[in-house]
Amino acid sequence: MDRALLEKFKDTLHTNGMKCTPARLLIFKEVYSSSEHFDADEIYFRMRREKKSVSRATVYRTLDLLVENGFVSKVNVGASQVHFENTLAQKHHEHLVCTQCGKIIEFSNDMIEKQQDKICKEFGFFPTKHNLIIFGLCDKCQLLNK
Amino acid sequence: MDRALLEKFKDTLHTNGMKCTPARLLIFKEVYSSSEHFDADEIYFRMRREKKSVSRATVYRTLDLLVENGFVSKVNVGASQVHFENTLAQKHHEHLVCTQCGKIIEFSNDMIEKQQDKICKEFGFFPTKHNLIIFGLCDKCQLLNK
DNA sequence: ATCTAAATGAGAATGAGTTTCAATTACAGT
DNA sequence: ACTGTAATTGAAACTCATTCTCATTTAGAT
Repeated sequence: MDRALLEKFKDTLHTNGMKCTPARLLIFKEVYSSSEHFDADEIYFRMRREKKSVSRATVYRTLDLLVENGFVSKVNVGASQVHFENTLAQKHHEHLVCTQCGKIIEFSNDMIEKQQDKICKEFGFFPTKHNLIIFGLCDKCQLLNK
Repeated sequence: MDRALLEKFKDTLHTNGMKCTPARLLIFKEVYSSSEHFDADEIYFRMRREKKSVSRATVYRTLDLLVENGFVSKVNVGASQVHFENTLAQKHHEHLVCTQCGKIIEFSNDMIEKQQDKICKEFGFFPTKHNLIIFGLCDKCQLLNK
């Protein structure tokens, strides 16, 4: 976890008149402690386990704050909870989701991106973000089903 | 609303040992009364208004039944509720969702479909369904924002 | 050190959807 | 047509993820 990044977060808090609280710093560090997807409760319970408890409400509130300021993005993987991932050096990507074992594979494809731009132009639509999920069975689960 | 389709629904009920009840027929007709997207509660309230009340539970249960049997499909448009659309003569399509006014535009694109197949092959992934949403501003909302 | 607006935690509230269960009903077999 | 019974229904309780409320605490400007 990068020192410069933490400073950038502190800056963001400061320039937006928000307080630099222990809870926020702890959540920020937790979020950047791995590059996996996570949901709010995962962060909440991980922090409890590590004796860095903050309330659920604060986890939710801070995640919103991180999303608004571009440190974290929401990822739709078809789950009932909202999933997140930190934006550290991540280039934009889409997901393959195995409906059997839950495995998530990331991919990206320029051709698809270009086609999307083309479509938006056709409809005079100004795109801000997009989301492509392909559901199915990963290699392992296909074998298991035979 | 097509007579043959209703018969097909009745057949499906029959061959699956399910009963052909008034509630199910009313919901089926309601679902096929327009080709718009809808969510469970919309159906529930529309039916109340039309004095064809069925309980919320039955609406949810019947929509599940319709999805399982291919009469209706779930559409993800980034809303907190599950959205549906009937499958009447609809070819597969994706959605542009205006985050300002909620307008939904449907599109389809073969190139994108082909690239997806290619990607799945690369990962040895067997796709069963996919979902592409592009969020942004529709033509009208872009003008309003100026 | 003081003041105050922002942030926090605990728990209540919400919204979408699901489950439970007693009462009703479709329909197969007579 | 009549019966028996398993499927279905409605009402209300419940779940789960998330948001809100509000009294208390605290960061950080002065």
